[in-house]
Amino acid sequence: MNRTKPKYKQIIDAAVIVIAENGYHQSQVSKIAKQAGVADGTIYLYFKNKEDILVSLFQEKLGAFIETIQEEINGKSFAADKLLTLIENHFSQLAADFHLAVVTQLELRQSNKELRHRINDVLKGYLVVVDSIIKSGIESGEFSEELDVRLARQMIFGTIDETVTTWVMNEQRYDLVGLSKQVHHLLISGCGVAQPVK
Amino acid sequence: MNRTKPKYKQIIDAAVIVIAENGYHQSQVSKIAKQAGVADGTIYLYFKNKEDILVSLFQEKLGAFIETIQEEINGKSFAADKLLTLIENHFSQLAADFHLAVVTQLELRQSNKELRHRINDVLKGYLVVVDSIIKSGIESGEFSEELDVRLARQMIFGTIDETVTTWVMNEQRYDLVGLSKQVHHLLISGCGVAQPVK
Amino acid sequence: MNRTKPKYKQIIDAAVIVIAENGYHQSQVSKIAKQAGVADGTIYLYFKNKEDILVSLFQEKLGAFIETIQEEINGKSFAADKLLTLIENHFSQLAADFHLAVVTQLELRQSNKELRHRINDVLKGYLVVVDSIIKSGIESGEFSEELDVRLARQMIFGTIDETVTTWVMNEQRYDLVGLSKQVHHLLISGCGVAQPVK
Amino acid sequence: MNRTKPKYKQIIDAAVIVIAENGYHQSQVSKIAKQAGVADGTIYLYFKNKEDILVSLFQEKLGAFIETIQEEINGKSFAADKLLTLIENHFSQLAADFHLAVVTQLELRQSNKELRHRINDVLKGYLVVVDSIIKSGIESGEFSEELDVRLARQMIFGTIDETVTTWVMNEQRYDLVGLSKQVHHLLISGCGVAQPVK
DNA sequence: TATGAATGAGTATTCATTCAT
DNA sequence: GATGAATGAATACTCATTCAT
Repeated sequence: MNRTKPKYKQIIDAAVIVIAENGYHQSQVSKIAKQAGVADGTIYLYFKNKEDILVSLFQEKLGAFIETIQEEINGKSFAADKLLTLIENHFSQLAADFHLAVVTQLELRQSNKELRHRINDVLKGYLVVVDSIIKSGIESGEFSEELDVRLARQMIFGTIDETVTTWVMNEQRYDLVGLSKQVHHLLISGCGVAQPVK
Repeated sequence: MNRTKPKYKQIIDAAVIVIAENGYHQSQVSKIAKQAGVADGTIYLYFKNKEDILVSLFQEKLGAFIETIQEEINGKSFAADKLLTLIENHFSQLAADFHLAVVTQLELRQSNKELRHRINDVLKGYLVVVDSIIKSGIESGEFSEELDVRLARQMIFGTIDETVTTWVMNEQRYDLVGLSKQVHHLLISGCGVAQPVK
Repeated sequence: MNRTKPKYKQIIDAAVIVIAENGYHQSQVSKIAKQAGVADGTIYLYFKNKEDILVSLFQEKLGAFIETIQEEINGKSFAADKLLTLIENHFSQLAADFHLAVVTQLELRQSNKELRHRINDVLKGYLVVVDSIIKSGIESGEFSEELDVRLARQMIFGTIDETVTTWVMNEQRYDLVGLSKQVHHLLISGCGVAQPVK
Repeated sequence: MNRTKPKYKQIIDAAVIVIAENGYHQSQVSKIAKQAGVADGTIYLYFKNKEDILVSLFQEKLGAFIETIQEEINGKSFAADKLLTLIENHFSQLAADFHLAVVTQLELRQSNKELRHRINDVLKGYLVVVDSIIKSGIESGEFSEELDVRLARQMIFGTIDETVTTWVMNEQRYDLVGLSKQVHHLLISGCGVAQPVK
């Protein structure tokens, strides 16, 4: 299958670099091909069209991303620990590959509605992990039993995503991973001062 | 000044409709001009270029948006009330103008990096309001004194924004405004079960 | 309407020259635009696409072609005279515009099936004229009353067309118009030696 | 020599099918190779390039075509009989292989000027047969001694060719072979009513 | 002010052909 | 001989912007 051949990954990695450095709209197929060290036409032996490079890129990268997170999470018993692991991993993986961070936080969102929906489908794999953490927290009694899973997921993902995007737009002028514990505490306890259990 | 003339607003309103209905990439200047009932060239008497329409659109709409919110907030004493007011207003204003919601949550984000930075600058006006709520909460003792304002702002904005985007992508199949209280509670108390004050 | 504007004819005339000199497949839109003295984009203000240039070209030219022939024919009483007039006019009009002859006999036929059908529809206007001559000949008793109109039309058009094509492929090395009388005689009397009426 | 090896004919037959079914411009080398059951590169062991497939195809098919006709003609004494034999054979051979008819009447003509000249050279073998019939008719006194051989040939070939093309474009909705006698009569006697020999 | 005809830069994709195996 | 992965040249069309009226 094409997806296992070396040139497939070679082109995807080239795309990440080219898009991060030039922006989505200035990333011509010929530029990606040149960076990958292949001919323009070769791209089309591995991808249906230019859009397909983007969706595949996101699939590949997010797949590895989720796998790494899932493995780490599996070792944790408490939902709170799982959440911290998720945040730390999310932050550290993107901090370790700034090109990828730029692509996922800024460039990939410039796609049209149809492509956006395809990307959203891929993203669902990540949201499933978030949901499973929330549910395990509710079951174990760590999280409020009145929690709406969808809303909680939106808070967790929205907060993490916004934090990374701000960091990227500020050109990584501060330590992202170092924010993990604080973000984790915010998500668990919110802004308010803790109230006594009635 | 141009910004007060009727055609200025006429073109901006036309742009909102055209972009919401056709998507960002299918919203040619000529289409916006037609919708506004002016000639293509007339656009350029009021806007420097196409990008300028978008930034101006966001400025105009967000300006009114913030103004409305600010007025409501001024009547509240508690930070928690202010935050609930912010959320309710944010949700209700976008729920009342779905065209605008589509444009701000989906279409405007398809812009390139440079335009994104200009739009972010405009957005700062909104974030200032969020910051002031957080600070007032910390001062009044309602919010934790250890709160990092930037992170708290990212959680609040990230959560609200993600909630609206999800609602838009689900084609408004549920009541957005009705989620306000739950979202508010999440932001104040987080996912965790409240702990007794030591 | 666009078809009456000067640039419409200007582009069509440019297309005839460019296609005759470079061949259909080497006649890029940019080349036609340059020859017409307009920008590439201007072409698309007058024609839907490249194919549309060809069909319009054929329509315009054949329209004038038929009109000229029809006028001359109207002055003739005998079908035989009408047929001679048709042949002479057909030959002389193409002999007078070799570029057009090359385009109609060679280049226009390189089109795909769909375009070919559109061109054939235009050609029907010419075949109607041929048919009317045949029918008037049958009515007047000049032509055999057993004549199958469709077959006779195919002989007349096939012979004229083949004669012109051969002349074009031989690069006009002989006088085409001078062949009119002989071709006319062939079409009227065939190859055979005239037989006495029984 | 390559031309006698089985794959040579195999590729040509594949080309006829592919071109008839997909049209000239949609008949990629890879498609022909697939139909022939060989690899793309194998095509180039038997043909210089894509054009060469077409010219060879026409040579092979026309060669057999002419041979069949010539054999039948040899048995006839009168030129008129020879002509009828030619027409009947021409029609029946193409009616028996509609794929081939589509290719020769429509698809092969979409070629560029240079290829057209090469195809015309091949066609000369057929025109030689027509010429020989005409000349024998003149010699035997069956045909007018004033006949211009080239013009007569153009009428005969033009009429036959136009008749077949019309039949193909009408998707063989009527019996082509059944037209032979009428076409033959037209070519011998023309449209006019026969005149008494003076 | 307002118009809208004209401009022309910019790019994804196909497919005949090659050549290392 | 046979393969098929890789090549890379080549081109129609769109649309933001201008400027003569």
